[in-house]
Amino acid sequence: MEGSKDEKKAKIIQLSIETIRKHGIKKTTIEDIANASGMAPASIYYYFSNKKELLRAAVSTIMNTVFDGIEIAVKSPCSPEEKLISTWKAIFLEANKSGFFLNLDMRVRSQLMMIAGEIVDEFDRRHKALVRKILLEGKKQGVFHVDDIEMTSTFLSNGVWGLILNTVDHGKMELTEAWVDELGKLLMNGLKKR
Amino acid sequence: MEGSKDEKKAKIIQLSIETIRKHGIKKTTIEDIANASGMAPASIYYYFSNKKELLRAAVSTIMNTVFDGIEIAVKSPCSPEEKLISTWKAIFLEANKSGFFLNLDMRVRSQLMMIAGEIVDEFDRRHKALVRKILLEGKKQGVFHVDDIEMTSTFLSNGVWGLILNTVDHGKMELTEAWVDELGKLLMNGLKKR
Amino acid sequence: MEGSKDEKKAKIIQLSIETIRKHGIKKTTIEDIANASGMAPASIYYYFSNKKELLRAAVSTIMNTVFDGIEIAVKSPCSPEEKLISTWKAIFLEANKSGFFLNLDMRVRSQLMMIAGEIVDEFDRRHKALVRKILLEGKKQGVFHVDDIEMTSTFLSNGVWGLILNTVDHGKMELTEAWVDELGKLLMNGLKKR
Amino acid sequence: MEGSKDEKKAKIIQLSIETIRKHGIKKTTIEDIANASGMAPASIYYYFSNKKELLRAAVSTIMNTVFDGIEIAVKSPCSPEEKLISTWKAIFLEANKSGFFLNLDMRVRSQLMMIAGEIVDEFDRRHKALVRKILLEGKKQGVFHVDDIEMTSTFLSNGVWGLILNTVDHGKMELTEAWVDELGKLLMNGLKKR
DNA sequence: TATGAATGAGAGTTCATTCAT
DNA sequence: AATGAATGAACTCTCATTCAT
Repeated sequence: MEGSKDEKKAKIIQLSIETIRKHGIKKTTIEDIANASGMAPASIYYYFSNKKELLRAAVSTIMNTVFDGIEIAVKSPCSPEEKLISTWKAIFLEANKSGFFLNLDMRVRSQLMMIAGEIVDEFDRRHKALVRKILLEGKKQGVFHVDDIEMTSTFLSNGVWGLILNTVDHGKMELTEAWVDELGKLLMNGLKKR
Repeated sequence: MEGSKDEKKAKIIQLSIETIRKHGIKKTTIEDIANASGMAPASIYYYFSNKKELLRAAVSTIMNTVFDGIEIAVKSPCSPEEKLISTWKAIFLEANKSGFFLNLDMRVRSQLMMIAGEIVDEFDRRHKALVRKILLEGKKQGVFHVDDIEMTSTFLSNGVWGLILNTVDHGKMELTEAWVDELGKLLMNGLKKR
Repeated sequence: MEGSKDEKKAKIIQLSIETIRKHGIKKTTIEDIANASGMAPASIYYYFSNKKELLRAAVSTIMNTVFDGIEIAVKSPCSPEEKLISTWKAIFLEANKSGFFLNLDMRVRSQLMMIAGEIVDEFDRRHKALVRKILLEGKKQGVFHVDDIEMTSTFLSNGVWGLILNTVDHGKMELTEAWVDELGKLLMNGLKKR
Repeated sequence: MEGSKDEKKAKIIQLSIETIRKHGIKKTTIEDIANASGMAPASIYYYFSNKKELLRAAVSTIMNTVFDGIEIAVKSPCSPEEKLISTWKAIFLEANKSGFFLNLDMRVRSQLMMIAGEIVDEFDRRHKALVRKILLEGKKQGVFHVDDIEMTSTFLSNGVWGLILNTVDHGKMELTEAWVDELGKLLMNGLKKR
């Protein structure tokens, strides 16, 4: 009753993410997650065979949710410039919408990488591929001036990801759309032909 | 004879950093550090009163070394543009020189923040202050176009730090001066007046 | 089935006290207690969050058991003299009955005070209050000659406690009711009007 | 220079005792004692082959000092009653004079017993022998009424020792000569013929 | 004589994990 | 499907003790 096994798993994953966001991965124990789920620690093992598997599931969920948002944003019919900015906005807007990820700062992200490096890497690869596609599109249209496509797409996917998170991380700047717009302007200027 | 206590401490710090770089902070035990130092675990406590103190000393050492390099670079007589790029170069060049810090990626940096947040924050504060000064100088000279000094200096200090580390972190890009030059060009374009 | 958690806790407490009696507090390790309980050291932490808590629980148990015995003895309808002696008898008779406390000598008591001073102090305060009440009763009835109620009740509660334990402590004297009677006679003579 | 080895040993012993009085035996480390002596921990081992030997030397010193005081007091020409009270007074007066032992409460004494039980026992045996002698003297003179010499001398030596220390221990009563006089009166009454 | 430096042997504690029920 | 209870392995830290100098 009260939901299938998969639904329960999803619930545990979500609660895990919330717990991790609050206390960081290192300090999040199976007991913490169990408490949040209103279960006994041992019960978690009915759904996940060990802690690593649970955490990997959590990371995967986060990344997929975020990436879905990005893809939707990019598919809309607009200029390469707008698409690029959408990429960055989507990261946070989707995150907000899903309830995940907001405040999932550099710190947590880094910890997750140790547990689920391939998942994060896979996300980055897909993200970068999208950005590369946009850059090429902009170059073909003559709006972007790009020497080294490879390097630039790395900057604008993984790099900007780092830039945003590290800035937000320091808590000195409220995360707003306006903020992302400013960042976009700065980088767009750099990309645009003169 | 073989060196004073302080020299030994410095050696342990350096070996700690190397060990941390290899295995991450959480998995770096006093025993690991002791092994790397060719000592018994208990002996580490002769030099540092506990693990936290050792790690904080490590962070402090890293940050000071890096900042010293940055300050020297910035003091040289050159244009604001060059100074800004020097800032970023110095982070890595100095790091290389000192043997610390190369590959001290986002992952480790983030973990360290949990242990020595104030030290990292202090570093960021000083770094940002330097960048702000350079930006103002460039604005006065009419070479930079900056709307929001506060936001932009945050981008260009903490943010670029995140950008660089997160890019390097992924190990898909060799860290070279050429690389930093490219990054500089991109951002400079964004800052310059048209 | 085999008993509730609280019963198991009580069992561990009792075994701890026995272990402490044999080896002293300093030398009683969690491992010793675990061994006595037929458990792994880590399992003790399922019942008590740390060693101090376990020891405090032990002290509390001892003191409550003893005090209950004293109170019952004192409530019986008899002369102040008899009540006073009952006080001292109860300490040991109750202790014997409960299985705790026999041979819980000065040595252990003192060590416990460092860990659970307030508990022991609270016991002494209550004990002294009882004695003071008996002394006043005896004075009113004209059987006791007491100049300084405060000092005398201190002697006859905490002091006699020390006297008894320190004598027993030396192991040169078997603890018997006859022994307590003798002690009572000596002190009664001192108190009585001539 | 600056004193023979034995003088230095005596100095270390004295400083040890002071350190123990302040922090208790359990928490007094060789390092603490070394610090108090202005030496390195390793240097202590030039004078004492291990910690236990040092502590035993300390206990021995304390006990001898105290006992010397008692013997002198008892040798003075006076009544058995006065001698008995002198016994108790001497414990503290001598202790005051020597700088040792004041505040060397039940707690510390008990700890010491674990390390140097025979020394304390030897002290108690001699103390008790003295008391027994005084009791016999008083009985012969017809001033004391004693049924069981053995039991009574145990009470009045070890027991009163416990009584005094345990009362003082609680810190609720200032240790004064008047205090010891009161105690004496109470017990004397109990001993005296009616 | 004195000590800086090192260490082994343990202590308390945490936590992912197991298993009978 | 759930869990109370138990545990091994690992970790940080303490301290008496040693030894080359």
